[in-house]
Amino acid sequence: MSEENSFFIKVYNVVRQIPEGKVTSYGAIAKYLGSPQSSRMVGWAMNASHSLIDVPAHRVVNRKGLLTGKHHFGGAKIMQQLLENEGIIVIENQIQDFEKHLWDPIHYLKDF
DNA sequence: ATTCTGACGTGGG
DNA sequence: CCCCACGCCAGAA
Repeated sequence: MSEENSFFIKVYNVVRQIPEGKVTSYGAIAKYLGSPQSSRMVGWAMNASHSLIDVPAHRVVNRKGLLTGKHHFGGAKIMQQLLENEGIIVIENQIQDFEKHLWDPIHYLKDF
């Protein structure tokens, strides 16, 4: 299995499509990739995406809109700052109007 | 080889 | 709405 076809690479390619000011969830990505029960693997993939500067990992949160991965950004406030830079309001790790900012790949990337 | 641990999600109570 | 138990599966110890 080549690197290009690995699950991790597929995750990165989806994350790269998330527009500025939008967010999605680990589960939504897993479901879109055909493995609805592998949401934890999406989180694992993001953990390994640290060196990939073109993968906006801060736009991926859990299903409630909580910034569960903020501790992996070097600083506890980095993830929130990146999101607020894009116009997203975060209070106590919770994205406000989460559904309004939600970008579900299964809906926007049908042919991807 | 075996066990444990998650940047998760779902279902039941 | 909250809390808990379980399924998931790649890596690390």
